[in-house]
Amino acid sequence: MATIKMVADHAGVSTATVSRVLSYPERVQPETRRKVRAVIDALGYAPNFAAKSLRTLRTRKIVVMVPDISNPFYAEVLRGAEDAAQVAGYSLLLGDTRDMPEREAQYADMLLRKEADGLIFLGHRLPSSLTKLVAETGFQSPIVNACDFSSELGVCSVHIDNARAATDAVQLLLSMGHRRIALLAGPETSPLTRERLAGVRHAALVAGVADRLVITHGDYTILSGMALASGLLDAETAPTAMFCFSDEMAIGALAACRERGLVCPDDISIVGFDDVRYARFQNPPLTTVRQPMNLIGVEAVRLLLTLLRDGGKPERHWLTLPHDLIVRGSTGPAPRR
Amino acid sequence: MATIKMVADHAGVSTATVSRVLSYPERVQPETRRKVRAVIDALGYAPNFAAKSLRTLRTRKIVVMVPDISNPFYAEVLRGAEDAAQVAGYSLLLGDTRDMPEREAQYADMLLRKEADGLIFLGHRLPSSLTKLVAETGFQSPIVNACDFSSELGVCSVHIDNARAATDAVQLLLSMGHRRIALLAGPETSPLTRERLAGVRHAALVAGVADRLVITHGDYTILSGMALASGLLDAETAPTAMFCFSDEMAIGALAACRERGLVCPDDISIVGFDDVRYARFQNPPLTTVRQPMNLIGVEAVRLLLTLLRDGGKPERHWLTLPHDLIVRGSTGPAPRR
DNA sequence: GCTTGTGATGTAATCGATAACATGCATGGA
DNA sequence: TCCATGCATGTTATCGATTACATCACAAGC
Repeated sequence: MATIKMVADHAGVSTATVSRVLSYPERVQPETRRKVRAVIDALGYAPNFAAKSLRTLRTRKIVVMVPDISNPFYAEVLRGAEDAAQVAGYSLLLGDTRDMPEREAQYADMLLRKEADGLIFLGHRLPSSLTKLVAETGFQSPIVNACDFSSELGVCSVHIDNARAATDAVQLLLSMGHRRIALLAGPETSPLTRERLAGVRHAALVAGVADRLVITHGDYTILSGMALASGLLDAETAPTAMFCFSDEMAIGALAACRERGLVCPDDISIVGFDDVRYARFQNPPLTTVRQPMNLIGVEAVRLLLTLLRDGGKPERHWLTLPHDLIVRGSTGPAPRR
Repeated sequence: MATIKMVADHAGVSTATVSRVLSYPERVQPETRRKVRAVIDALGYAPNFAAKSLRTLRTRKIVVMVPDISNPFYAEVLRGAEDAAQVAGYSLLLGDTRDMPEREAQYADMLLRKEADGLIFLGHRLPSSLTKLVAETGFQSPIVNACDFSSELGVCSVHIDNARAATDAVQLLLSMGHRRIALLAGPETSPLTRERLAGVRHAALVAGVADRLVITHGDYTILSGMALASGLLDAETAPTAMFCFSDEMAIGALAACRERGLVCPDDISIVGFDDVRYARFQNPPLTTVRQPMNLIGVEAVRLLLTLLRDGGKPERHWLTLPHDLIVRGSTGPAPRR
């Protein structure tokens, strides 16, 4: 494989000149430039990344930690992030953590090894190996949380107003006459879940039905949605509406209803969360709270890049993006009993 | 940030000893080892990746190029790849190409810059910057194709028997009495599409209905499935069955049918391809050809790792994995006309 | 007592680029 | 004519690890 020295020798110049041709072409005589370029092409030379990175102390890489890349919500966020990174000359290191702390730690270490310049994480756990770094540099740390934010983390973050979004969804159900509403929420430990539950309770309190809420916790997957919905439907007093904290869980809930011969939305209304692209292709099409998934990824990268531009202090430590309640066919008036 | 020199100084040893403590602990006196480890912990030292990589000429990174990460088929393959890579101590660089040649070229260049040790690509174009490399090293090149294989590429590959899989699907439809079968195929230029079409034609020829096949080409997305299906359904003689080359297109086709008040499978049968996790949660559940998505990713990484172990010649240049026809509710007997 | 072998550790070259600083040459103004 | 200036290019230290080789101490064998 060609090195800068080989190029320099063949072109009869010094390595510095070759380096300049690539980084600051205007500082090199056109004649020399042409000659060097010709050699570069002939040898198929490409600057060694490790050497460059060692010298400049920058990698132009970003680790993105997601709990599960096969979940289209995360995949969409990732896609937005990839777009924004690509434009800025950065590339992404994929960290599919499967929600396992040891994997999270492993990917977080890439920051310490200077294997990447920054880290974006979707999820609520900040690996402990980074707490030292965060303690020292605070909001200046090259770390951005997306979606599942809690102020205790002490890092920048990009998310929607989860409380408000949940309130919106519950208000829709209330306006349709539903009083017995079940929640298929996320993991109890997640700040995001807590935020949404607060929003739900707020709406329910105002309507005076807070004591009739039934709260269950799942892990956002289709299967957990099916299981939770099955439990709820088989209980003595089944809910007339289910608000699921992910579209995947809503898809599982729909399946559970179908299994029992229940017709959605006549017998039961279902609301999802995220608006992944399969939501509107469910039968009936799923009512859901849309999150701007691509934008979340794009803005997370933008925020991180601001932090990376040395001394770059962002205007704000967090960014709240707009959500949108999309009403489709899976919600309807509460059935009379 | 701590360097190996700082650790060495604090521990009162040489840098070589520190390096040995990390790489070959058994070659260091237990006493010294303990002392060095203590300093490492105290300083939070982690070996600089660029320096290590420059010295060893290995990065333990693999670029994975996919046309669209938000497509769950690719996401699942990626997940399998991530798993296998992680176990072997490798990490993945995400290359979402959006099917754009210039992006493919950009990610392929990472190989030349030694930014990654190997490349896995899903798609059928091998970027031209790599043709030189492939010409020189042939099947030894650290490059593996997944899914969309053509022998002209001259690189290793992992895929299912696409011709056979397509034959299986068409035979199912034929056995149910369908004679007017439409195809929602992939891009014409893709070898994978050609393979599957060959399989389709084979089955149709045997049954004597080859001349009644209607072939359309899409890009695997839901929207293109909808558009193609709409065109077919609005034609004078609509098909009684549609075989889609991706589940996404099948989901779009289902939506197009619903729009027109057609009941699947009574009025029309639909077969997908891939068996992404949304397939069985369609209404009706989708009959489809299952590809072992995770396994494809796992085996692609395994094959690549074999190539990377220097001089490692794999037993075979390609690996054919099993597919499976999953019959669900979206297929039924052909309607009498 | 001397040689040889072995194990623990140190010294220093090396990987391949970048960039600060040095050099040398041409130009222009006094 | 001389010197200051600026431009093109070269020289070399540096980034932070790994590792071949050198060194040293000590034990075993003759």
